[in-house]
Amino acid sequence: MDEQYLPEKVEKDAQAYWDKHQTFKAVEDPHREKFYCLSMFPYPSGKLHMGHVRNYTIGDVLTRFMRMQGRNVLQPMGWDAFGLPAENAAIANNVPPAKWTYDNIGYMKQQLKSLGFAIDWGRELATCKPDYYRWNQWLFLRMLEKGIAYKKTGVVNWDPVDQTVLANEQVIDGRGWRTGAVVEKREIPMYYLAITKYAEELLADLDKLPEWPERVRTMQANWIGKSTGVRFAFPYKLDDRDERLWVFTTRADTIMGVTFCAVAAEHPLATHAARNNPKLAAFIDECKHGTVMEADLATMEKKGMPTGINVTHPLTGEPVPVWVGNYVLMGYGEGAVMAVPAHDERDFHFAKEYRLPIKQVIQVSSETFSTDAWQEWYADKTRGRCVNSGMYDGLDYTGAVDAIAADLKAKNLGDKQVMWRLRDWGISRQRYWGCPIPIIHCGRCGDVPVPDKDLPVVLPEDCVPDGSGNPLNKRADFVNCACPKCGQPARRETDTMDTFVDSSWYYARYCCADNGAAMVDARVKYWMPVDQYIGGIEHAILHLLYSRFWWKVMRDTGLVQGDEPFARLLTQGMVLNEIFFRKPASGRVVYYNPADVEIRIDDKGVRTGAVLKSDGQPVESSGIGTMSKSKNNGVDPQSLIDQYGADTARLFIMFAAPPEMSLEWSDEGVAGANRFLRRLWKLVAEHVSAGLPAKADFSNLPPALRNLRRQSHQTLAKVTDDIGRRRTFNTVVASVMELSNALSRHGDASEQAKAVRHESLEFITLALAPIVPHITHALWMALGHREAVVDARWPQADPIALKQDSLEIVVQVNGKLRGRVAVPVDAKEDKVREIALADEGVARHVGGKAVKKVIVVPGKLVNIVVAG
RNA sequence: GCCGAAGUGGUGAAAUUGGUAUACACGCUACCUUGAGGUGGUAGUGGCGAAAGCCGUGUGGGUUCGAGUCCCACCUUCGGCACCA
Repeated sequence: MDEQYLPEKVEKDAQAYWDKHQTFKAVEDPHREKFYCLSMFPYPSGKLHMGHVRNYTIGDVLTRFMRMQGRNVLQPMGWDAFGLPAENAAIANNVPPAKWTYDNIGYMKQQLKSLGFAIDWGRELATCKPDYYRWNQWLFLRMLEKGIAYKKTGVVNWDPVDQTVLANEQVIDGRGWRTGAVVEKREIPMYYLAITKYAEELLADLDKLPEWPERVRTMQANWIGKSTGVRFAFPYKLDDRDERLWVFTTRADTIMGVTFCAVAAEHPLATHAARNNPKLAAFIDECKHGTVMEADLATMEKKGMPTGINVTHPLTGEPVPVWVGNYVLMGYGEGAVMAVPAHDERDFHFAKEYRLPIKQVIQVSSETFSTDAWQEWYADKTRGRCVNSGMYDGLDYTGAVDAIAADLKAKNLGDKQVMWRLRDWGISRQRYWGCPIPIIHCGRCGDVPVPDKDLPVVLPEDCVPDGSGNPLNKRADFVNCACPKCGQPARRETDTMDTFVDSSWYYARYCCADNGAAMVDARVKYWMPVDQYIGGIEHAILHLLYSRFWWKVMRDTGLVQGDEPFARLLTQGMVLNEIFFRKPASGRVVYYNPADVEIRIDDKGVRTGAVLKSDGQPVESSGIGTMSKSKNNGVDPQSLIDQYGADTARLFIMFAAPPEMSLEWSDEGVAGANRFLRRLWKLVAEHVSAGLPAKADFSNLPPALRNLRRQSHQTLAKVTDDIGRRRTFNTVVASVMELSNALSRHGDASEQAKAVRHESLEFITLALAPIVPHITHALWMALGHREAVVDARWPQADPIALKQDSLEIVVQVNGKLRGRVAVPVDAKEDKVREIALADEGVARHVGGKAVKKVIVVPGKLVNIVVAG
């Protein structure tokens, strides 16, 4: 064994061993319990970032741990390879997205290998390859047959200068990122997937996911947003025709307080009213400015304009004016709302702004209503009763909703209805670098699905986008085709699919990535569901919801079994770093990488300032943020691996924070992690050089060695629980460090001590094996083993070693810590109380006062409550 | 705006079921060691106080023998909001 820890050599050796023995090749074996550990696959953006390293290290630790527990593990890897950044790179560098993507994959794959992840590379896939995305197309066609996929218009961001559709990300402060033109909303035809047909099941099945974080289930439930309300109509006449303005409300109890209605700018009623009203037409036009982003719509100034059209209140028969409101969404509900200013905060402010009447119809006793200012209770449906509502006066929320719904139903003007916040999934993208939608447009036959035998519709890989629309439109060889039905010349659809489609089923494809004849096969039944899925919290809603939906569609198509694809979910936190900048008197803010900044501290270690290393002048800090190019605060994992090795990188990331929390970067922390590995190496090297112990006999240990051995086994028990159940890897590292510190302090050179130390070092090596697999590979061999640590079994703590004779109990007086006493492990409550009260320090604090109560918590503490 | 989290020493954090607040690590201080280049080691390190002791987990209330943990209100920061992935 080398005296010094040489990470480069150690890591090369271990990786060569795994390669040679094909250690991570996963083979289906019905006789063994499987463990499918999946990390979210990376987008091949160029090089790995720290978030990737964190994600895949967490997955790797669990994979290796489960492997040592005897499970048949699968940890695959692939590439989420379609997407916008490839097109941006194409525009910037004039390279085809395909070449850029494949180059990045090559580089990042080599980086992943250098980190020593236990990946079965035989199952690698890339979503931009036809053998993958043909099955997107194939299942899309099945969805068309089932009526789950359908076509309708949708609203997109439109750049009027580039004449192109913009992603939300490409809109900056309401303007196109390249042209600076004010973005407009535009309606275009698109394909949708009817995820709302699965809304009920997607909501209910959250209960089948007890191993998902509570917050993710809550967010999904709120996103799906089931609400029961009343859908009803305001009748009106239009050119002597009888029409109805339909609305939906969850507050039908306030229907008698309706003083106006508001419709979206795109609503047919608005369009009709604008025909002879230039001012209204101009307003509707103005509403088209801006983006389709929900956050923008929710925070913008609420504006409106009357249409001049009145509708009739369905219960009172009174005329109700209709307004156009820029805050009403055409895509949600009916594109029209009833407005009750007295009991809806947004309506209240709108009515004040435009001097519309406010009519109170709910009263909470003991409160006073005033139109001067909004008060919380106006919208409180739990405490209010109806007033000024005729026959509904005195009813509470449910009573009023029931009565009003019944009356509307009797008039054939409405009824109760379940409403979802969830909207159908628009998958059409007017972009090149994605999976082609398999449709052919024929002048005679309309939209014709591409027959299965013609799949895949292959995307040409040599296009170079220039930012002005989809280059596929200019590719005659792609666009021009024959109609599959009538054989006449036709046009191929050039829209591609949302990349969320690609990532909605890749987990299933890993099970059978080599199958060229079918989307999935029997191997999926063995591996699925994923036992542990790991990825960023930012995917808590969209990706996970789409995947759950897609899986259910596959199930209903007879392709797979089971209701949910991911049994257990771990959402990792973000990786953060400090942000340094200078703001010159004129010009733009300049950001400096933390590696180029020196922190100044005083002699207590408290920070006094920061200067740039190159010029010694101060820089400002704007706190901590996620690592990003724009803030120039990224740390390149490669430099870390080059400097310290993969194990140090892995150890620091696992140690710095629990996986679900955000992780703050620290160069000193990395150095500390490396220091620990060097100390551990030295500890083992010294132990080994003294000669390995003979067969261990632990039956007659002196107390000091018994205590040390107990600590070893306690550590093992804790570490097993921390990885296996709690998934808190930071505390795993901490307790192993504690044990290693205890070993260093023990100078005993006896044969017995050697044996205890040997056992402890084996535990430490095994416990760390999932986290730092390379160094432990070397240490395990040095400790005298023939088999590799990766194939070793996870040990079990020995109950005899764990046994203790006495316990330390904390004694409190009035809740304050006043003493510690030792009690026998089997002492009864009375005995514990007696020992506690007899303690000298405790007696001093009781000070002869009357003892009112004594609380004994077995094995923990005694609290003596005294008077005064 | 809406939905979901987080906030504990100088710093990252620990405290698992309401029961010893600050484990482990970083930083800092002192001393020792080594011929300076990611040295190694020993001791100390929440605040105030001479001490006894008191105070202390974002802020303000509350429940409890006992609250970092539970309840109410608020502040700040972060994630998501349907075309970034």
